[in-house]
Amino acid sequence: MAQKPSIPKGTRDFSPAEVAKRNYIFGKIKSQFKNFGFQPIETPSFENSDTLMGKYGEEGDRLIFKILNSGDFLKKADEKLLQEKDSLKITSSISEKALRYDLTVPFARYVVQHQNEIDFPFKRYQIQPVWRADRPQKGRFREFFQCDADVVGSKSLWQEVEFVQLYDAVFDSLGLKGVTIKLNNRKVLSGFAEVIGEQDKLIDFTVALDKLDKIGEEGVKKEMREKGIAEIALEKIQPIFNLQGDFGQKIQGIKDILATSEIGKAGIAELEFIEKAIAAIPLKSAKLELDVTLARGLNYYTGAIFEVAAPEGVKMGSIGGGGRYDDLTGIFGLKDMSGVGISFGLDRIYLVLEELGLFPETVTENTRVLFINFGEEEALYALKVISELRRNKIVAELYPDAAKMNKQMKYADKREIPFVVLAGGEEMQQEKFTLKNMKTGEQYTISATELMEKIS
RNA sequence: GUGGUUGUAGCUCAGCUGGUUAGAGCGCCGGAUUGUGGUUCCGGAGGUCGCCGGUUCGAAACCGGUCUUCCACCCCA
Repeated sequence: MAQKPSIPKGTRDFSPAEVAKRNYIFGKIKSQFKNFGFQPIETPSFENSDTLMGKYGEEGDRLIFKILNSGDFLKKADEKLLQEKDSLKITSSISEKALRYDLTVPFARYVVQHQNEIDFPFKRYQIQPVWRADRPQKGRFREFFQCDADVVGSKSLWQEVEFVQLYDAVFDSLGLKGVTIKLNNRKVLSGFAEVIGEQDKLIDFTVALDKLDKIGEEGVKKEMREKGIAEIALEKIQPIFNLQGDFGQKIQGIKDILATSEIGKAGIAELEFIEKAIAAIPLKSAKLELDVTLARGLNYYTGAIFEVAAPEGVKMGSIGGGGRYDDLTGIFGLKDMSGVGISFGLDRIYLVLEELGLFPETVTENTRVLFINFGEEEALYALKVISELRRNKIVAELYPDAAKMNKQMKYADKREIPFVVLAGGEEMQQEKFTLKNMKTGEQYTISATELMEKIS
């Protein structure tokens, strides 16, 4: 056998069954997006490098796939950097395009570029693949789909409320009950940093805090100390390690800590607004939870931060995330354009639905009826009815070769086609068809009209 | 990017401290059954053991490199 071909690390092929299941999820998400009034846009797979570089932090730049310039790219490369073999610096002189890393930054670019054609507030959704040069793990790929819904041009907190409802609506329609929508607010995190006098270490502080559920209280404190956060500061924020109870009780717990912080109090007010609205219009099956350790997400979040966790017992990273960013388009020169949005991780949702057996059986059903091929005349006889069936939206097909019956039947069985029609010389004379139900084994010889009724 | 792990038939895997022609189950193909699949029985095909190099009289096994898989870190959907 020749050397088997392969695909790059972290990419996947999808079989017909997998595509059917993925389309099922896409369909549910898309239909809720539309239901909430979002409109679709699409952007190119690759952008100019300077649109993407520097927008995701140092770590992000490393994970962006760069596209080599076409032609003799070494000729135009910086001679000195080439000599020095400085990969980091040479990149910009041999690559000026890169694959998109997420959908949010390209969206910001889109908004700025088309600002005069857009009616604000602009609600858009976008379902496209993104690429990251990450090391693959379970539920982590180098090519994967994001399903984003964002609103730009409104600071209203009702948007946040709607996004919580949107998450709930999507997961409910997928039959995925018991997901937890975790909510936090950047202003609360800033408040913590302010109260302990470590504003300049906000990022280090939040990154460490975010790991609470993973490395525990002591682990977090250890990391904070390593980052130079004072012992007395740790004492001050001690209560956030002991928060318990429901949303309201947790809010009470942080109110005391943030009493002296204006920004912290603003954050609390936002959280309370959202909670109150959701309490008034209950969610169908998701839980809304305050999680002050939630700091995930990109540096540009300024208000609400969302993350969705799979139901308890399912080992999977977050299946969605999002937040408010007051100045995303600022980096492209458009000021005062607040945005808020959420993202669904299609590939991870797929894995969760698969694990819990939540895909409806009908998702993968393809052909409804297969006609056995007995020869030229019989095939023509069959094809006439097949055309009629297709006009009635019944998926029907003829086995292409007059192969042995055994082979044709096996084929139908393997593909789990529920009905088979046998029409040979005898049936042709009577202008009838023998219909076999593959599940029960029953079969009848009936007319074309009856056939249509039986299998529709 | 750092550390670890995995790779043997189409699939899931066995293969002892290195020892002749590398096995199983499932699947595939053919037959029993030329108008009846899913069960059964009989027969058959299919592998330069991920790839490259090294050690050895001898390598699927040991060593190095590389690619791939999964895991932890980093980060994240």
